[in-house]
Amino acid sequence: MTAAPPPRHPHPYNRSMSTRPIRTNRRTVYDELRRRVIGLDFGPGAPLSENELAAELGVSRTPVREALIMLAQDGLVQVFPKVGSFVSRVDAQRVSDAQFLREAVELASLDDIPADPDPEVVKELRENLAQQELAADDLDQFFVLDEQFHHGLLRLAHHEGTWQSVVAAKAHLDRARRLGLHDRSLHDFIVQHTQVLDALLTGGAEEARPLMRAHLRAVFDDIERLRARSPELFAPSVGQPTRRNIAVWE
Amino acid sequence: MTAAPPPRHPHPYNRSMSTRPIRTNRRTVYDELRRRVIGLDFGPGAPLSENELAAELGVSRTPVREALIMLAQDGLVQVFPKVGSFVSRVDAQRVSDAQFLREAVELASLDDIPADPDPEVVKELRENLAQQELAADDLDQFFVLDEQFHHGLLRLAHHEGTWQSVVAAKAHLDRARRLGLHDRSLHDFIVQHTQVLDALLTGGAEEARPLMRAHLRAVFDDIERLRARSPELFAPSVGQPTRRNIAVWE
DNA sequence: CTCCGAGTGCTTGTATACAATAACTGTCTA
DNA sequence: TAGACAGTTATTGTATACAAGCACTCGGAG
Repeated sequence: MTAAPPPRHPHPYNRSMSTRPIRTNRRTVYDELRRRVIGLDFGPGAPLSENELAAELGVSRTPVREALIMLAQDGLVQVFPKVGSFVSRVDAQRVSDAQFLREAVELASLDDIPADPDPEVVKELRENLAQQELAADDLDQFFVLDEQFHHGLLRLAHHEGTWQSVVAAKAHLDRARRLGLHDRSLHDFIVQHTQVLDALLTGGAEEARPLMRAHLRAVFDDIERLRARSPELFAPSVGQPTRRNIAVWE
Repeated sequence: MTAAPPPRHPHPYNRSMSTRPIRTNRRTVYDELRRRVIGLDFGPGAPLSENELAAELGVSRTPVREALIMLAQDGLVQVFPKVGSFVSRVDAQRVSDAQFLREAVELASLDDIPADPDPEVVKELRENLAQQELAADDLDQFFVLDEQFHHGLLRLAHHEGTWQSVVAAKAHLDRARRLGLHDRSLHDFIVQHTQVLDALLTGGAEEARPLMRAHLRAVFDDIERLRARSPELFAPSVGQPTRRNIAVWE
């Protein structure tokens, strides 16, 4: 085996307490593209040209390219070398796996929520639910509040670090949901959220777990129903890509 | 709300069945750097210079830089704009979260393993365990086999898609383990692996779950014991970085 | 009509030049 | 001595030029 030397480096992190949340163009482009992919502004399978995006966003290829690499790691974009980049298909297996991971993590986290949860976070969750009622017609805003709600539950369990994985999985679920959620009422989901929180605060994890499971399953069932109705939206992402047609108009 | 148009793109993916697993320099550099970070060739907090790495690996800054961006998304590297890139600290909270996610996913997956599991995968798992016995002294090889083993269990549950998240979490756990595993015997872990598989095949998920939980907890306990003994290795990654010293010799 | 092959224009991959900035070093000033 | 301040240098961020490769187009051979 390699010696695996235990190196020690003096002080890579230390003084200068000021937080500097520098916003690079790469980050801005990443956030924007991610929003468009999840919001279906860029549909599954849509071709993404680094040059076009760079021109549209007013930057060079470099930050666009780097943002695409990050999105590819999220599984939201597929890059085919020397061929092209495409928005990932909504793959049924991937959606199923995302659901599985989310369910496993969120249900397990309920067990780690202390009996005396952080009142500050609880207050935020209550306010969040109130806002959900007000935003029951706005799909975009609902998804924002939905993320904050589930994120808050993980914070209660002191497992905020897993949120990154959960939100990555949730991205695939949300994209699938949007494919068929145009006219559906969000009221049921909001009621489920309220039930979960109430059960958690009064009866603890034991009471909340079945309700949370039912809620997550309801989301998944929605997707499964859509898949049964419109299977073409869930085309498997097996095949190889082809370049987009070169032919121009004139 | 935005119209959220459901765009349809003709055929971004279709013909040409030949699989082309093109290996780019970016991918090669990513794999190599990831190996070095997890293998502690690059210790926690070590500075990573894009120029130095490019020179050493014989490529330009571009693939190195893109590989660092990918590693940053994995949480193994932290990039401070205009300051420098550093190997992430082994943060106790992050290790704990990784353990939590891994445990939640792997335990939940046991429930989804069919009573009649894929004999091909089972055969691979058996052979894997035999190899583990032979490699009980080679830490590097053990980690490879360990990954294959846990990956195989997820494949049995038909949740291979979650492996990416699990292996990302496992990376942080393994890095912490290596900090204090130099002389420890791996035999216990191999025995636990065998017990889990045997229990799964004879008694199903019910029998396997407590053994799997005990195994994962044993890994985590190892890390916690190390943290109690050498807390300086787990310095929190709060603070800001400083540039590495410019001073040259002459 | 069919097939084949060169040409062409797009794509991403890589290399490189330059810009912006952070932090250290030394000097100057009080 | 202490502190301010400008200079220096290394760092990453960004832009751009070029390389490599794929897929379509189109013309010609049979």
